[in-house]
Amino acid sequence: MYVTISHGNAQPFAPSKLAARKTPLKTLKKGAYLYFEGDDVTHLFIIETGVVRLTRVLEDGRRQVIAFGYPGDIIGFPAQDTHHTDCDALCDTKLCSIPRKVLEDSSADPDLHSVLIQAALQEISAMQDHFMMLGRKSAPEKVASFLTVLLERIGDTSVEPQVLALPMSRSDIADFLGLTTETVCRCLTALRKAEIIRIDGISKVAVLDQSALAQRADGQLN
Amino acid sequence: MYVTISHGNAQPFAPSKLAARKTPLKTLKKGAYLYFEGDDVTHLFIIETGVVRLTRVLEDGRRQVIAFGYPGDIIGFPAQDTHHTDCDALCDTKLCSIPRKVLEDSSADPDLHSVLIQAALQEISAMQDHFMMLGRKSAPEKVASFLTVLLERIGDTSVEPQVLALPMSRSDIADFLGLTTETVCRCLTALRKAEIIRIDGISKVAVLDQSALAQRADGQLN
DNA sequence: CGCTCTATTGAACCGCATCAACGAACGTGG
DNA sequence: CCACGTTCGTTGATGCGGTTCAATAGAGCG
Repeated sequence: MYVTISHGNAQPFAPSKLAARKTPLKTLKKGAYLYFEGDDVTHLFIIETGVVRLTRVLEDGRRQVIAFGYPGDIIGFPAQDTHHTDCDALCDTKLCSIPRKVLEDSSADPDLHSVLIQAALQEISAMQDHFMMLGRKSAPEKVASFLTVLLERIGDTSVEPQVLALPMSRSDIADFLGLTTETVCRCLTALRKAEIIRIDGISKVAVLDQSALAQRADGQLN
Repeated sequence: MYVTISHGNAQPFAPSKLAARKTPLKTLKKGAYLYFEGDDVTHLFIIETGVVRLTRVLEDGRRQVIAFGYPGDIIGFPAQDTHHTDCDALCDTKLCSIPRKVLEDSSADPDLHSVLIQAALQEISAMQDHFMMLGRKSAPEKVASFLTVLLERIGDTSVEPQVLALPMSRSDIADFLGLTTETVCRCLTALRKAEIIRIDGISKVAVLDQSALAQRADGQLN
């Protein structure tokens, strides 16, 4: 599942199930591209480790980050045979590649086919949540939502306070939320000053008060 | 395909193919609901005639129109067994219902199964386009984009100028684009004053200059 | 015909973008 | 290893686009 403002009861797809099939494992260095907008879709990919970024740009340079892909996420669903986003790695990343025909021809590998369909449906649902965030939430709500979703998705519940790694830059977050880097910074600073988060260097955030964060994500205060 | 800012080479799915199967035809009066958020998903639906509206609301009443469904569109894709939007009819509407299991069990009806998967993939692609619009376009660009997409989707190319029916209210358009009704009005008025459109009553717009409209949709001039 | 709801237009405000300056982190070459 | 340059992050000041509030006009319906 992609990083969006979903309500959390989704599970990543067991990598083991795929590892057992010995699907080819692909490695992507930080900054390397997996595909570009317009490329033919030959494979789908399941992320094993690392984080990727899916982006789309307008001619005038405006950019939208469509999604961040985390381990367990399936990326590269085709429409009309070509990729409609660019995809690159935010850190070193390993992926399993799955021939596209598995998605479209259920007889090739019925179990995997069914997993892919479930992933696509999850994706639609998650994107619907993201619409609400992009269209109807304020900047502070967006940033709080982003951290909340990330926490649900990759938070480590065994430690307190929970620490989030942010492999993406501030401008990636901004382009994901429809904001500017300055606004993202200011919203993070506000959360820090309210002692809801602690900022441990550029790419690490500790969540000190998860329920306060969740409240701000839904606009229940400020 | 849903009404989003896609780049137009998608085709609706031939209703004939389904009519031939004599799938049950359901009728929905204007204003009637097809399902609510939280309902169990038992069927998917293909729209034969009419227009439906998919919406989601926050507790505080903020609303996002996720999509408008036009003839040929397939709606009701499940994630985790329940609907995540409300769906109601903007005018009298007829739909074919398809048992959900056709989507998930390819053996029941392989051809239809494959049609549904293609529809879901289209949907993902169209939603990605919509992200760019919600996150990165100005109000005038959003309104121009909306009209442009509607024109590609349902425009009647046999008449000149092309006339668009708008069965949805201004606030539906606003909630689809992440704006207010006032802003939608002002943007429409601006297009009218620029003689790009003509407003023929509340629910009809004639597009006088399609290329000027397309340019504004991409921000190439005011 | 009158009531209600939606659309339109105007005026004022505000949230976020923009512009600008500074600081921190990082990589490179000496 | 340090000096330097470059990129990224943070903070402040200002402006503007779109919201909010308010009033009027128009459409739909009993």
